[in-house]
Amino acid sequence: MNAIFKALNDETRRGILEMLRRRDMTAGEIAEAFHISKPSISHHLDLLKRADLVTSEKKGQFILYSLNTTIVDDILKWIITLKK
Amino acid sequence: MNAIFKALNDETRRGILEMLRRRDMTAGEIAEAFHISKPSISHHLDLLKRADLVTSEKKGQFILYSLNTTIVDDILKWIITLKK
DNA sequence: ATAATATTTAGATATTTGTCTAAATATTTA
DNA sequence: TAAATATTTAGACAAATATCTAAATATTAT
Repeated sequence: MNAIFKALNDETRRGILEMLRRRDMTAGEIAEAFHISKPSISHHLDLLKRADLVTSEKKGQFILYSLNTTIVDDILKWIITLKK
Repeated sequence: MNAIFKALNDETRRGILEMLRRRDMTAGEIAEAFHISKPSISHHLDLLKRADLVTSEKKGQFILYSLNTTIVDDILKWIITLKK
């Protein structure tokens, strides 16, 4: 849970998740959407991956990132416990 | 949304929310549950309050803290958009 | 009024974090 | 094989954060 909330505690990373919700994207495509250097985006993607919020798959010279909805369910579960 | 995820990005603060889910508690009672100084707990409570995740009410010389479930709903909504 | 209790505010410090540039790695194309 | 493209790794640095102790504020009890 720690890695998940750490990953969510950043506007850029939440933006990345919202984009990946629509379609899988390469690291480069994601970087273009933000006014931040590619190494910084790479770092954000690394944090999201460590939290298991995204997965990555090598496609030739590109790396395709996807949202991992399984983990999203785990967050939902935790939040819902607060309501019970 | 920023203040909310910032507030949730800490084990101690999440623990506080889980306790307040069961019953309202004074700052002192909350502090006793953690091996952290009272000023530190006070700081955590302040962050939770800024995120509107808890409310506080003065009861004599005590301050009673409560969970604000309205905001919990807002988090839920954001998480759920990731699944759509 | 004074002392005791509950909590916060102030100020300091070590750690974590987000960002950058430069360099390294991996893949594709000419 | 050499050049171009995509991405990450490494190293540096400023800003944010969690924690502490000491002091301040507010309330209750003697």
